[in-house]
Amino acid sequence: MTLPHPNTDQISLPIVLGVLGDPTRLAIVRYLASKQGVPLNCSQFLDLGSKTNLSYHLAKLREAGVTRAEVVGTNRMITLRRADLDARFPGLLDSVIAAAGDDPALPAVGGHDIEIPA
Amino acid sequence: MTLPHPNTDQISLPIVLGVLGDPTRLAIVRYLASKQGVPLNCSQFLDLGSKTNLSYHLAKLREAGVTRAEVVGTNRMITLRRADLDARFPGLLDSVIAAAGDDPALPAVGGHDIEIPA
DNA sequence: CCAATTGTTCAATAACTTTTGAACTAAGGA
DNA sequence: TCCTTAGTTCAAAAGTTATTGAACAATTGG
Repeated sequence: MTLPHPNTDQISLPIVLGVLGDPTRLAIVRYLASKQGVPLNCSQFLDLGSKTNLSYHLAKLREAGVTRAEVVGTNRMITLRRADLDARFPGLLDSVIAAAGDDPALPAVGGHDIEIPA
Repeated sequence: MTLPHPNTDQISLPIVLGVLGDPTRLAIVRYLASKQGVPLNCSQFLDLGSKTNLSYHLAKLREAGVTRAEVVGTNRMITLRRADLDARFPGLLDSVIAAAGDDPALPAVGGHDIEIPA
């Protein structure tokens, strides 16, 4: 059971920008970036909205090609598609993350350290 | 009569990204960038939409802090706020322009039309 | 098997965005 | 003054996106 993701060459600039133009999704991306590639599951973003709402925003990010979601048991392990985005739009993700990094207007994720079964 | 613009420190990352997440506005920004700072008036974008519609999109860009519009007679001379955006979000505008520069899916101004093989 | 956990899907609604035409203002020239 | 040019504003229609709760699946552990 794998989820649909666009190929690198199918990632569209206006769609990526539109998807990142939402404070909740930008906060998700910032938090993923702060975790340096460690995969996170949905529940770790619950500070940013309801479970249903996060499912919606995470699907938008995945369908735009910004994140990758891998099914592991009952979890979806989510990572940023850093290399793919950098190949497609060099420097874009880095500058967005840097700009989001010190933006106090964005919602923040509190630290949840939950162990994911293997 | 001057038009309202946000100060550099009032420019918001999600608003800028949201505004750029529209093919017409991205095409406007790309065309402004290709003109290397030479101010353009509204009518020069008529390939991208009706006069009314361009007025709407250009207002969005101006209110987000992406462009500056200066009133000169009956014209609004429009420029990219390159320095302001670079001060606020280093590298962001450059990477967006570079990515938009070779995107055949974006609408084009002037004779930059896309060739579709038969 | 049963129950808990994780997350999705659906339908409804609320909120926002885009596009349009008609009417308008303001400046400049004949 | 009258006409043209440049662009705005308004209101309506159409389209899109965000948010919610209830119901649903899939997996895992007891």
